[in-house]
Amino acid sequence: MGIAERRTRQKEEVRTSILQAAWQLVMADGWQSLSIRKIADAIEYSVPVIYDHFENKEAILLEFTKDGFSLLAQKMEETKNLHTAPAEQLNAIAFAYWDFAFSNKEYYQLMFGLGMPSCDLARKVPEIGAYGMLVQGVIKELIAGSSHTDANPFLKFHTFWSMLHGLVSINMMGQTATPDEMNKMILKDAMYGFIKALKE
Amino acid sequence: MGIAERRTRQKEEVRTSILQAAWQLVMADGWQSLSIRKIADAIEYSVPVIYDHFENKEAILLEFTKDGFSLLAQKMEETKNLHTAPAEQLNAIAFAYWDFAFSNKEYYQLMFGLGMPSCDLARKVPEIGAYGMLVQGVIKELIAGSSHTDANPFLKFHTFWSMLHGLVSINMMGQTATPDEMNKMILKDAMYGFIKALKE
DNA sequence: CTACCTTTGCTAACGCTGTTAGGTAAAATA
DNA sequence: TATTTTACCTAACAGCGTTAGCAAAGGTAG
Repeated sequence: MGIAERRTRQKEEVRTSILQAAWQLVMADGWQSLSIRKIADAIEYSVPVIYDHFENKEAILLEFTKDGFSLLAQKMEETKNLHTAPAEQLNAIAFAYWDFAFSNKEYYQLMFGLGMPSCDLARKVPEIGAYGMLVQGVIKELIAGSSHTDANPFLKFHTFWSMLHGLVSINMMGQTATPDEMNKMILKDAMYGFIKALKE
Repeated sequence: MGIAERRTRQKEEVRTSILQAAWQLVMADGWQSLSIRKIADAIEYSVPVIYDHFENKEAILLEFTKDGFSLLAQKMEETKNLHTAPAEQLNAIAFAYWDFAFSNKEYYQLMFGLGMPSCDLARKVPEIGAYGMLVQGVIKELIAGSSHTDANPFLKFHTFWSMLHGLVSINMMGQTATPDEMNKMILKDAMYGFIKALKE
């Protein structure tokens, strides 16, 4: 009585083909333009069939999000095992993280909900410049009064901004994951280290 | 012949009312649920009128993005002027940035294209845990071998992750703004400072 | 072999989205 | 007063996620 088995197997095949087709579409046109109808078209089934395998569109995206984090964890693991000293491991992990993000842009954008970049935001929004110049001014002063006056203020500014934006956006998506007080401590900790390194 | 003046004034009024209505809708239901039809309904005009004032929906959002960056720059300026020492200025700016982001969540999400967090991602995607544990393990080792064994590894991990994610996402949206080599230098710089602070 | 039931998959629709073509009526100009 | 410009609307197009309802096929039982 392998009938039931064959049926579940066939069902699994359709499910897989949905995910494959979806991924192909995402790679081709970005996940913002992914639609249920396009997937249905690609797998040569009608639209409602997809809802027999996934509750809704979000469930399909969630599947890829999970895959993304799995892949990231795997890369991190591999990278760690290439070194022995913790300091080297951590450094290598940082670069591997960077590589992962840009080698798997679609994954990364899905994982962290990065939407509508509309490409060149910087040119369309010159107001960014004002904020950037201001902070860089402060950093320049700080460098001037330190022992290593050769530090690049533009570079330091981007580090500064990245830390801040990273903290904020991870906090915004995580929401209830970590309490607010904890995150203020992280901010404090990060700033203490950054400014100390700049001053001395 | 103030007719032309009155007309441009009236046109300006409609434009303003579009932006006001849009902002009200964004504050009420988030900018993801903002629609041209809802705006038209709110200002008591038909839909095509909106296209006489804005090329498309994105142009309306871009307007708010600009406002957001202006407001941010203003806050930064004010904060800076409250202090004299650069180190204190920079520290205050960091906290003001944080405050800005969470006091103006809608602005911040618009400015940095943070879409669809679907609230509790952490619970829906347990795969995040694997990656987190791995990196925390490395950090723990690093702390154990340092002079300040009282450092909080969870806290340090979040700082680490924030720096990385910030770097990546600002780079992804900026795109052509800064060359890739420069950004790798920023990454290197940030990691050097972070790991040094952990080690010693 | 026939009758029944379950599963599978479809068509067609609902209500929403951004965007635009085309027409009408009012206002300004000659 | 006649003409042209402007303001504004209705209605549609093409797309979206999602679902109700039906037809046909597959498997089961008498």
